[in-house]
Amino acid sequence: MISELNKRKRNERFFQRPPEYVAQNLLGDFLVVKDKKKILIGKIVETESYLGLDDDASHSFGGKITARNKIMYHAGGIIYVYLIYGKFYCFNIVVSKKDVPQAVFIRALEPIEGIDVMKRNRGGGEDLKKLTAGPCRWTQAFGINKQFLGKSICSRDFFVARGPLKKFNIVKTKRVGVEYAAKSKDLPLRFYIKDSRFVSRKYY
DNA sequence: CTCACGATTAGA
DNA sequence: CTAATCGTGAGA
Repeated sequence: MISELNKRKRNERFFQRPPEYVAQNLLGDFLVVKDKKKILIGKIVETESYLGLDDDASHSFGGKITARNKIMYHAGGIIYVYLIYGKFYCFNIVVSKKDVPQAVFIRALEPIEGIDVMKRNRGGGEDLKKLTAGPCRWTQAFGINKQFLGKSICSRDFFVARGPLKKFNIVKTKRVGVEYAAKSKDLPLRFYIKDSRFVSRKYY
């Protein structure tokens, strides 16, 4: 299983493309996180793209640079995580070239391997959907925290593998939770696998 | 230094 | 529908 995934590993070049391209092509891919002896695998079923300078829903809107978001100005292929509501971690992959502060937000996964660990990380519960369907649910299940800030997602124990079967339709909708963005809130920058039951919410 | 609030979630 | 919960960002 893991050697097969290694052959399909996404490289930096893939993540240095535009956010709309990366966000859509990540659907159906596998996120792989290995720690000591455990391996966690999830299929990416829902993403959003954040366009940076001209996108008033983006943390880097207008070229803003803060202690929190400065990582977005790096070249694509590393992780931007931030704490929200004092208790959850939001996980983004920085994309595009250096100094172009764009990102892809991973909103939901389908649990594939390491489900026992995911359940433990989330503190029990048998409902698989509640395990990883939601941007801060799956990060909790996978143990994502500040340690992942700036980490390369093209490494030995932390990477994305291209999905072998991509026979699905992609739904495009507006992004979730960005009503504050007067200008960009309704842009179709959210993508999900149409028939996946692990999408955080079907309509919005 | 102060203070309002969030790319959400769980629970009533 | 609302409370939770604290690091972050903007402003004094």
